[in-house]
Amino acid sequence: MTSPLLADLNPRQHEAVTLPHTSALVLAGAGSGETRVLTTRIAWLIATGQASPLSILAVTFTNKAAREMLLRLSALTPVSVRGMWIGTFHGLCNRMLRAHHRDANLPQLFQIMDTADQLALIKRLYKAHGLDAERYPPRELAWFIASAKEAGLRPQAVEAGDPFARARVEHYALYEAMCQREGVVDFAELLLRSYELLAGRDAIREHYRRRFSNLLVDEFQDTNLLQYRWLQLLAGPDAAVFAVGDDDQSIYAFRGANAANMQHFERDFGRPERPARLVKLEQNYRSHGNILDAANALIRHNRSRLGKELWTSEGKGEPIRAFAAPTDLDEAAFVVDAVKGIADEGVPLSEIALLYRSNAQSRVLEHALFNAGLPYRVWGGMRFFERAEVKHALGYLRLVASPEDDGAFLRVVNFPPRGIGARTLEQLQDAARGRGTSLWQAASSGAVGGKAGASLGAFVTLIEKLRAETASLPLSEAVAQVNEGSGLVAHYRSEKDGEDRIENLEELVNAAQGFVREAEIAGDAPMLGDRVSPDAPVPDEGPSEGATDPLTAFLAHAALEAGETQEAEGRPALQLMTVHSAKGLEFHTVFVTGLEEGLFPHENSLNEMDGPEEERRLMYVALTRARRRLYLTHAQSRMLHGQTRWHVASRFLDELPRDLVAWLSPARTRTGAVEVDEAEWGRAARAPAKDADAPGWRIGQNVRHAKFGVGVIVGAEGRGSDARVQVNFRDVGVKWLALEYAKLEAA
DNA sequence: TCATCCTTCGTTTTT
DNA sequence: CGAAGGATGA
Repeated sequence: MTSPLLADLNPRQHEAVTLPHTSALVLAGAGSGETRVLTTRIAWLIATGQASPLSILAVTFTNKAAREMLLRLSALTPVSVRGMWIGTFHGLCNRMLRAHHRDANLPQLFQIMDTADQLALIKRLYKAHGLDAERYPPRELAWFIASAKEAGLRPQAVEAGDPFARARVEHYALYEAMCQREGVVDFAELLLRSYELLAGRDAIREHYRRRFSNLLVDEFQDTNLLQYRWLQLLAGPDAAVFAVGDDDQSIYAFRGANAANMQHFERDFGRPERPARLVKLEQNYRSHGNILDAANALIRHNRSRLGKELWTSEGKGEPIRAFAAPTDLDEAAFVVDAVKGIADEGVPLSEIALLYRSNAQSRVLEHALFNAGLPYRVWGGMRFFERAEVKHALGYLRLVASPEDDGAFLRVVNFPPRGIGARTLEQLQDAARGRGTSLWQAASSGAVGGKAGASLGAFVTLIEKLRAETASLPLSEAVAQVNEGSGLVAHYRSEKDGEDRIENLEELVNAAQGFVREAEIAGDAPMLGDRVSPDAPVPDEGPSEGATDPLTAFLAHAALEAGETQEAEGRPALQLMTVHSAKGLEFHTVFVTGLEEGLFPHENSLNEMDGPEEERRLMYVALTRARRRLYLTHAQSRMLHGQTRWHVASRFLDELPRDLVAWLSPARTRTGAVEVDEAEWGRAARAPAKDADAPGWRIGQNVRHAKFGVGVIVGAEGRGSDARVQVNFRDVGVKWLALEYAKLEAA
């Protein structure tokens, strides 16, 4: 049987797509068509009648990936995607919890907190209980709670030996109680609650196991322990789990991702009668040979790998270009020049990416681009649903939907200002605490008297009015009504630069409209909850399941999908982003900048478990973003935290085969240091080394030591036989050396 | 209640 | 160096 679905698949892709009903791990290299294989697998299962759309659950990490999958799938199959569960882990868990909110012990209209909401809640918690925010920074507690939840641990299960740990566990318990009282959940809670629901309710677990005989997972190397266990619970004995991932692209260990999940896949998802299969996709359709050869050579330096080698049927292409700049400013100037040249060749600016390890590095690049008049777009930063005015509008909507939500109450009770100050709120919070109620209840029952009480009463009346007015309106009109009725629009109109904010409020109305439209097209958008039937242990499944409450669904959507950082502008622009956010993207030309020891690999990672290997994977991701042309640059000195720092070239440059790399800057020594003459040394050399008057040596110079290896002189003191220099060695860090004894040589 | 000063701190980030 | 958040004063 030759289905048009399978045309153009290479043998390995074909094998993966047409595997029999058994669990399989697809080890998919960068640019090997992983998304295509995943979606084609689904389409093939349906086209051949092996699976009903209802039996499909496909899970991704980002909304973008989920949308992409949905889009491709609707192009591949005539069957409607409605009925399939396709979405992010969080989106699917949300959906499940809405359907079983009683069993999950959640209010029907529970609200989802984003990171900022969560932090605000912790701060309120600290205030309410008089906890020490100095000793237990709120951010740290948030991190602690998320880690515990990702390990599947409730407070009583967390081991706490010392008093400090015990205190944090106590705070965790208080946090939980507060969330429960207010009817809010954080991101990790969505997963943990859903996990516990499946673990604790046999009927529900069996229901979903019967239904989902085909589980498909994208970016499997990014799953954390809880997500892995969630999948295990969901996968019944007859289920086939199709997991696609690349251990070499695991770059999110710092937030709990556990690439070792790939190593356990066979053991945990294989069945005696149907052992798990392994398919490797190694043919790359993105990059030219030299780029792949470099990436392969680099990643071979990692020890813990499943093992994989990318190849292409295309030619070798151009050599990789490398450049050593004296300073970060020179590096930026070089990039600007090169970009101009590439643009002159006809490459669109939007096909050129500038990558860096940390966000702070974008500043210098932006500055140079701005001065050169080159349009650019920086990824990362403030996202749409995180903007203050949007959060305020969402706060009103949340309060309308769920009055117990103290976080929402506090956000909007005095915005726009209506004379409800800190003192009043303190009284109100005391009253609410005393009665064990929400702020909303305390306010509406007149717990605070006098003028302040009257202001609160007016606020309560306002919210009730909004609730009544919006109850029967379509979602987008309800949002518009809240924008106006809350006084937000009027407030921003009177503000000097409030136009942008009003525009964003209008954009929120559009977002609501778009959300509803999408939900209608999909028949049942992933974010819209299933019909809730509290009496039946398991709600009906099927195309008829629909949205019960568009407002709550929209609020969940706003929390789960923060939206674009910056709308793409009309004219094409250079793309600036961290290597992390470049994952999954590709460009004609890629610049990887700041390739310096301490920056990339980042100094903080060197002491971490698996840190250096994760940094190398990050570099691997960076290299494999390029289709045709790849530039690698580093600067010998760079402004960091307000002072000039000297760095040796990154070890990753040394790990690339020499014959693949063409150095555009002066000759490079075997060790990776760069020899430049005084004229080219530029700014760095002109800055006089104040106390580095030891003859023959100067700050910034590359040196080699018989035992410590290569490094850069970063400081000096004394003279004559006392002269000492401070050297930052690539491998062993900063050391002071007496020039009289140390056998230093120029490198 | 807001504005301004001052301290602190500095990887990566999606949901 | 520069952003962000807390504290302080008008």
